[in-house]
Amino acid sequence: MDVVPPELNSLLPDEIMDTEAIVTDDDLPAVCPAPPNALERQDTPVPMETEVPEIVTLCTAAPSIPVQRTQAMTTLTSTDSTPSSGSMGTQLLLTPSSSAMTLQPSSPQVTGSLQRLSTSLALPANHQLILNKVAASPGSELKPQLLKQDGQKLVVTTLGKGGQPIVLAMPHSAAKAGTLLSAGDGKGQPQQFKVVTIGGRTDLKPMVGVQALSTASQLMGTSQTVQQGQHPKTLQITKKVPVSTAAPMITKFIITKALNSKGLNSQTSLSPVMTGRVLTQSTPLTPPRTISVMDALSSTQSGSSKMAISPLKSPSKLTVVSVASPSPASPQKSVAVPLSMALGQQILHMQQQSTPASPAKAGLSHSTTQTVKPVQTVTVGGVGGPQFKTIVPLATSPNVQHIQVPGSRFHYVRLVTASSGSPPAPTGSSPSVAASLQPAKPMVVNSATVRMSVPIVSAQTMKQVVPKPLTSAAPQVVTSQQQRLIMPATPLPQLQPLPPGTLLAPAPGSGNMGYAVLSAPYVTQLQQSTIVTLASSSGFSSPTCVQTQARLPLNGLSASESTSRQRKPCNCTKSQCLKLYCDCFANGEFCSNCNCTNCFNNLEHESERLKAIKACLDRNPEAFKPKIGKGKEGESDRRHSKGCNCKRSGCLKNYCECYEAKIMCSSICKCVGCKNFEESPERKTLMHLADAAEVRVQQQTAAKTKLSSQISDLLTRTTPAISSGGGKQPYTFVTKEVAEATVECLMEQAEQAELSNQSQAMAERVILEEFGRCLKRIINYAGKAKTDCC
DNA sequence: GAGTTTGAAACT
DNA sequence: CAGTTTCAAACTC
Repeated sequence: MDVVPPELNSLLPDEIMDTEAIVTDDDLPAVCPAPPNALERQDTPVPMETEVPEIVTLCTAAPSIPVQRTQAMTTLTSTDSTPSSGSMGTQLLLTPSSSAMTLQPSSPQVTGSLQRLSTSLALPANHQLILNKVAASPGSELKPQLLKQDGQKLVVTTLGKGGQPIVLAMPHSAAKAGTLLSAGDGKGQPQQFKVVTIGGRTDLKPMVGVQALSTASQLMGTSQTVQQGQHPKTLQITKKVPVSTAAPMITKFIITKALNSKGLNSQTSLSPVMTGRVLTQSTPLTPPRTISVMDALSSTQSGSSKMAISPLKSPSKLTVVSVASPSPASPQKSVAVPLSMALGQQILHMQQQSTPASPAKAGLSHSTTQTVKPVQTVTVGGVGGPQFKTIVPLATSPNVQHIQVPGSRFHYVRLVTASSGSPPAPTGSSPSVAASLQPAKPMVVNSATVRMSVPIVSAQTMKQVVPKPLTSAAPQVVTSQQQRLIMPATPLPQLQPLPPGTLLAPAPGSGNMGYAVLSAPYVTQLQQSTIVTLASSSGFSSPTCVQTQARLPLNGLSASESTSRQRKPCNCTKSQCLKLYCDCFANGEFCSNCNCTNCFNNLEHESERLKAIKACLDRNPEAFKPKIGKGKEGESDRRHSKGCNCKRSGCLKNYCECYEAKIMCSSICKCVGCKNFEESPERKTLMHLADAAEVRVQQQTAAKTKLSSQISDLLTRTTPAISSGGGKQPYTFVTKEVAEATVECLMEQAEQAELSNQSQAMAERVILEEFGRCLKRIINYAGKAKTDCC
């Protein structure tokens, strides 16, 4: 199974993580394996500055089940060594350090997905609690309805100094959506549940909520809440399993929490570990507390799960990482939900090495009996654009090395010899996962050898990006060619000099963080390569996971909007596409399929491009940040960061950036004669016209599609006559049905012409044209049928 | 498609 | 910081 180290969440620098959805430095990283499909269903628009629920979510998400509370669903899946239908094993390990003790739930009744829960609890001295879900016997039946109502609690044990009991509560929703374990208040939020509370004082408010969304029989969710002292941590784990298309999956993850007895860090890190990998985060002063959760799902369940971990430091910030691993052979992917304003860039997300200065020191350890597939972790995102994290399996070509130097605060990424012929990352048995790993379109790998050693942002400077669910129907590991890898490239003395050929550029908007922008070919390379994460200070190798990237909102557009909307090709002629005049460049993208002349916004002119980027940043450090962001406190709507300066357009034409972004002008705009405000009659009129036009277009499209299909269907049904009649003339194909369909087409054209107030002559013309098209179709089909017959 | 208008970006 | 120029997109014909 794959593991995303908690540190990953904090890798992004502030420049690109300027969002509420970002986890603070000492916040726990989160790994969310998520099937692309699960992300697709993210209908919730993501504001530029994401408002993220203060929860940590580890979940397996079924595509059909919407995630309500979290911005993104993270699917966490793993494979079981003995995956068999009907057998389910869920193991939750809370391991402070060493020993563990077994805890049997007071109530044998568990949700269907969580049939039996045997808990092993480490001795309090060790701060280790193991909640082990024993695999159900083959003959056992799932009983999703076992948990009756809200607040049904399962007292597990007491742990920690306070000796507080660990409560496993099954919320009401668990009976339907899946298994929920909530700690403390069983009447928690319907969709956010606190699952396990370990130790801590009774007066502590549970900061971790676990949400499990799953179907009664197929979905399972496990959440854990770990509280200790005055630094409770909340972990929300939501797991959703695809109902039908899901492949056999067993999810196992181990979360190691570093105890912070000193209170140095109020933030407790929970690191999900899949399939036996244990991620440990601990402070130098205290032994780490490890929480491992192993979920064995029935073989009928598809293996994808999401896991979102939200550091509690900032309630408004959420860290979500997706990890999916349906099967051992299947690649694991997760979708990081875009939090802020990424520009469709991709960021290599390196494992962060904990430092003494960092309150939470994380370590990685293997604790699994299952084969863990190494993966490369790629965080996709960028300043001013969609941000997402992609973790690519390491299984195959080791083109990318994820290097972490012990004692170093930085992470390195080395890209080595990406061969053009290197096969893509192996896909798993799970269709959904495999599909998600498939690039949207074949990507050509740059045959040139690329070597790169890039320092990654230090632990303190990194923040977590909230993954955003994919909205596009086609999940993509690497989306458009416009996307880049942004790699923190803060120069450090101990860093290896970048070899010649290394194409690193400060990501637009990265500012001093020193992000490197990698072009799409790099993404491809990374996708097909592996990242080897060396041990952190603890010496453990980092777990890896596969993630699919999600399209992030672009300039305030929702993911769906940004996904559906193709970037317009630029037409630059004089700027060489190296100035902000060029939309491609301004969005931090390479020109592709553009109409520009003398374009330097490409790999061939990387040096010039880097200079241009630097120049832009010199002029305006926020040049590459999204212009459309969230307004001030209390202003729910998006607004232009700088405001427009329109003089003559009345801010009702696309010249106006506010109007173009479909937002109203704000107080910071310096426009003259602005009509782009809420009560503006002109604006309302325009909006109505635009809406009407859009509706009309949709209707026309739908009507044409329907009629065309009808005609085709009718023509198809006449085929037998063709075969029997031999050399029939085209008119013989004009059956009654065909004639009726043709008439419908003509009538539709007439209606459209009438709706659009076209003149009679024009209406007649379009009708005749349609008639001609219908006849042509009939003739063509007749000819084709004749040929086929012969 | 050519020409004009517009406003952001770049420049001074 | 303000004024001017440059630029490319939006718009009009």
